[in-house]
Amino acid sequence: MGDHRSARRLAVAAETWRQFFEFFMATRPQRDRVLQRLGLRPNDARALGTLEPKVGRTMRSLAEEWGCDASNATWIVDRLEKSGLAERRPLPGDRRVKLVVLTALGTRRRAELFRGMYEPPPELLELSAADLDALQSVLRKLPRSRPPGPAR
Amino acid sequence: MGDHRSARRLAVAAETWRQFFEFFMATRPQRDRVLQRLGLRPNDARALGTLEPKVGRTMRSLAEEWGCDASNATWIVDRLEKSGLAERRPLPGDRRVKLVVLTALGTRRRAELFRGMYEPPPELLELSAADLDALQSVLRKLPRSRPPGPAR
DNA sequence: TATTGTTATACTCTATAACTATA
DNA sequence: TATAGTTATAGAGTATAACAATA
Repeated sequence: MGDHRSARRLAVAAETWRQFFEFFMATRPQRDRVLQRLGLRPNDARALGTLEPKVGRTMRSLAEEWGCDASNATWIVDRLEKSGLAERRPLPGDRRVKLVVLTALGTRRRAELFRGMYEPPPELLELSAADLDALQSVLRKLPRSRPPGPAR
Repeated sequence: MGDHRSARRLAVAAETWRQFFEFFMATRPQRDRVLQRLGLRPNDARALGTLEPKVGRTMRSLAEEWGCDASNATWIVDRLEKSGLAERRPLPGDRRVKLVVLTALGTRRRAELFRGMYEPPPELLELSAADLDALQSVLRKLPRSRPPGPAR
């Protein structure tokens, strides 16, 4: 009995997600241009998104958040240091661990990156005020994730 | 006059887009698992998304669609051929051009990929029927892009 | 002994330049 | 000459294994 409703609900959710997904894909070129303009590789962008200003992060916690190997994190942070966006600092208590923190330049780039990534695509601005409000009201009920990294 | 309404509208759009963006980011791990399960690299996934069953595509048109260099397209299609997902065929009229087409295996993998990528995240299923309908109704008014490629 | 981080190595992905073969 | 595609090469991004230093 609830069977039919359930199947129908699933179908609506599937179709809705497909539209969501495809709209996001359609806006990819806009984001690519932002990265190009800022001279950031996708990787650097993800790193800048993760590193919050003034908050030091251990290599280990970064690797975990990025879902990559620790050796990969070493390479990524090396690049960040070479381009002056972040630096490694010692942790007073434990001489094994290093804290990665944004430089002043990295903090500025991060702000620019967020501004660019959050720039609404023009199609969104063409929606009616009612549609926009409806969209926002539903989205508010969904969970979120901060960093504007590469999202395959 | 329209000034205030305009600024407010822009702010709503920006906030809405931020929520949209962050929800999509939050669902990335789910898509990563799909690729892992199918044994596909992000690259292969994009290629499978582009190649429609039975439709031959020239190397040049693929490079253009992927926004990459022709030599890169060569490498990507080489990989596809090695893993048996696609093959190159001659074009009768012009002996310079090659047509890339999905194999039977590639066609199956492509279908599995789409099924996985379009699998709605669980949070979407937890929305009320009214919210889901509202969401779909607005999304229907936005433009879309087919292929489920990597979307940074 | 266990943990933090790095180095060595190999494979994936990307672009630039030089090249082959058709047209 | 111009176009379709490839090869050679270099650099970006990733993981595995072996390692050094510290706990």
